[in-house]
Amino acid sequence: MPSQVLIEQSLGAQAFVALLRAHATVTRELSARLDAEHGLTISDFEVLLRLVAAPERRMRRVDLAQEVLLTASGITRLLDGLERAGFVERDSCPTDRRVVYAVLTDDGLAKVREAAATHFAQRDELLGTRLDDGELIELASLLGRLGGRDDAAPCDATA
Amino acid sequence: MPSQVLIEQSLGAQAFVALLRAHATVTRELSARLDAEHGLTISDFEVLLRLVAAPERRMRRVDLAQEVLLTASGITRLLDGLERAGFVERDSCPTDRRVVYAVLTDDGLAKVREAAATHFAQRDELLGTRLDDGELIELASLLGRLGGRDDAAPCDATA
DNA sequence: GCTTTACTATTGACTACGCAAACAATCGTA
DNA sequence: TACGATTGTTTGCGTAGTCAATAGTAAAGC
Repeated sequence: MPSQVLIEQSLGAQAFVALLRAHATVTRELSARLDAEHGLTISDFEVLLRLVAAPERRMRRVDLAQEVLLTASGITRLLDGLERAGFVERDSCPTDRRVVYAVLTDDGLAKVREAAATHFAQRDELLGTRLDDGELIELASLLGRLGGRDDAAPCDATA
Repeated sequence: MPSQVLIEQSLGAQAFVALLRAHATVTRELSARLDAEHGLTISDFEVLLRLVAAPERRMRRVDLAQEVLLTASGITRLLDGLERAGFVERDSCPTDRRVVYAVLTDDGLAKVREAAATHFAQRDELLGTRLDDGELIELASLLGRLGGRDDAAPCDATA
C-alpha cells in the first residue's frame, strides 16, 4: 500500500482544513439567517457596513471591492442588486470621470441598522458560545496575519 | 450623526472579519495555483484526498459530502466532473441499492499524488511564513472549535 | 501637443455551488 | 406483510462570484 505519502498530519494541513471547516460552518449559519431575515448576503451586509462608516456614506467602487475582497466585476454586480433594492445610489465624481461612487441611501441606512441588530447578536452568540474573550482575541490576531495586512499597525487599538 | 451604533469593534466582529479575510486570501491563492497547475478545485482535491485514505479507495457519496461540507447535489456534480476526467468511477453497493460508491481510479491516484506534491508545499509555505508551529497548532485548535464536531467525542483520542 | 501606459467600471460567458423537488430503496412498526 | 418515514442520489433552476475583453478616462513620457 504505497499511499501513506498522502495521509498527512502536518500542522499546515490541520490548520488549513480547520480554516475551511470553520469558515463554511460559520458563514453557512450566519448567511442563511441574514438572508432569511433580511434578504441580504454577507457580502451585501459588509458593503453596507463600510458605507455607513464612510465619509458622507459614499465610496468608490474600487475601494469598496478591495475592502470586501471582491473583484471589480463582483462589486459591480453586487451594487446592482443593492441599487435595485434602493439601498445605494450611484453618483459620479466631478474630478475623475472614471469613478462611480456608491452612496448609501436613507433606506439603505435603515436596512443596515435593522440587519445589524440581529446579525451582530447571532454572530456574537455563535462565536461566543464556542470561544471565550481571550480566545477570540487570539484567533483574530492569528487570522489577521493570514489575511494580509491592510491595517497591520493597530498600535493603539489594543482592545 | 447617529450611526456610531454600527461602527463596532466587538471581539466577535474582529474575529469574524478576520475569518472572512483569511479564508478568502488563503483559498484564493491556493486554489488559483491548484487550478492552474493541475486543473483541480480545492474541493476536487479534498475529495480525492479522502478517497486515497479510504478503505479500498471508495466512499459513499453521502459520507464524502459530509466530510468536505458539500450538499448531496454538490457532491453529485463534483463527482460528475472527476468522473468525466477519469479520476473516479462509480460503483454500486450490493447490500443497499440506493448508494453509489465513488471509487478512485489509478489515474485518480496518480493525479492526487501529482497535485499533492505542489499543493502541500504551497500551503505549508503560505501558512508557515506567516505563523510558526506553535501558532499553527493554536490556530487549528481554535478554528476546530468553530468548525463543529464531526469528531467531537475523541475520548481516547485526546491529543 | 500627442502617444503610450495605467486605472475605473461594465459586460458576456462560465463555474461552483445551494435549495427544493423527485424518485428509488430501505427500515420500522403494527 | 403492508405502509409510512427515512435515506441516498439526481435534476432543474437560481445565484454569487470569477476571468477576459471592452471602453472611457487620466496621467506620464517625449
